[in-house]
Amino acid sequence: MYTIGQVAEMFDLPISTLRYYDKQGLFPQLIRESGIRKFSENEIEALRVIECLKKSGLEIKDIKLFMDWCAEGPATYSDRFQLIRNQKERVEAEIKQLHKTLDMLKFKCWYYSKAMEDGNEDTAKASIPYGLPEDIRAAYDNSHTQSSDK
Amino acid sequence: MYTIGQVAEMFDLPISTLRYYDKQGLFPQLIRESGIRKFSENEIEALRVIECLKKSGLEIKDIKLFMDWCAEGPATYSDRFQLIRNQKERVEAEIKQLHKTLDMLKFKCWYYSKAMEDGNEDTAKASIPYGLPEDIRAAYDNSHTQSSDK
DNA sequence: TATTAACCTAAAGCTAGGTTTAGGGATTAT
DNA sequence: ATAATCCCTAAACCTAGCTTTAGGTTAATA
Repeated sequence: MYTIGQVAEMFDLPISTLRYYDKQGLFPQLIRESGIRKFSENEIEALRVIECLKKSGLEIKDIKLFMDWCAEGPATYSDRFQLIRNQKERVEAEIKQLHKTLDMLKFKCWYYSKAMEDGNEDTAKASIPYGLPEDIRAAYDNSHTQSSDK
Repeated sequence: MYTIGQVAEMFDLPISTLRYYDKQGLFPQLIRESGIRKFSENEIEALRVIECLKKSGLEIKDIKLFMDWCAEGPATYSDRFQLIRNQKERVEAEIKQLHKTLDMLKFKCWYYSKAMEDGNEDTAKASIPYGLPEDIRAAYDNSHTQSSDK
């Protein structure tokens, strides 16, 4: 059993955040002794799940839903499964999106180092396709090559 | 040259958002004709950059900084380069983080399909290491195996 | 005995990133 | 000429996710 202060330290979270989570219903099984919160292994695991679901982009009110399901027992396994699977897919999509963002940033990185080298953006501007995936390149192709190409 | 409505449609953004961006100073080169905004190729490219930097986690006020640098010419190439490189690193770190989140979700996915199969979490709870990376597993190891192991 | 530390609550406050509202002007279609 | 459709502004409003404030209880220490 841990006090709120101990848990705050374990997870490197402000105490106020833990109280806020509790108020939002994220610890439906939390027990109090004369008003004071007692965090058991159950809440510690809950917090790990909370952090994971938060990173996956789930809102607090939906995390509460999940935690309520956890408190309800085996009848909710399939709800919990589906929620987790949805978040899994969401994260997979997010990773794909971030890879595109990364490609763009890599291109701009190259672009500005070229511009620094040259003292201007002329050559850089002319060399769009460097390492960019098709769909991003497509946007560039028709914005920068109005003269030669069509 | 495009009107705000055309740009909104091109980028699938509400007009109000474009006006908000303008108000925050994200289009320092934007020209108006008798009060009406005229978006040129320059602003279109700016918007592509804005969307990219937003996805990379940059705040509006820092995006404004970048756009101001763009309007200032070659003297700011190295500032721009450094900002982009920082965001690139940030996105790389974010992708790594999301992979960890994904591993956790995959584990929970497996966990709940096992629980559904069994009608309880007993076997699932006992089989922690399934596909989890070391650092996440470590947290589980000492929370679930107090009895057997130490 | 007094003070320090760690807990508690309710409620107000804050930030980012928009969105909505209320009111107005200019151009085009009927 | 009148009605619809764009455009404009300023300012109020909204949401999520906390954080801060103000005031109070309990328990161990000096």
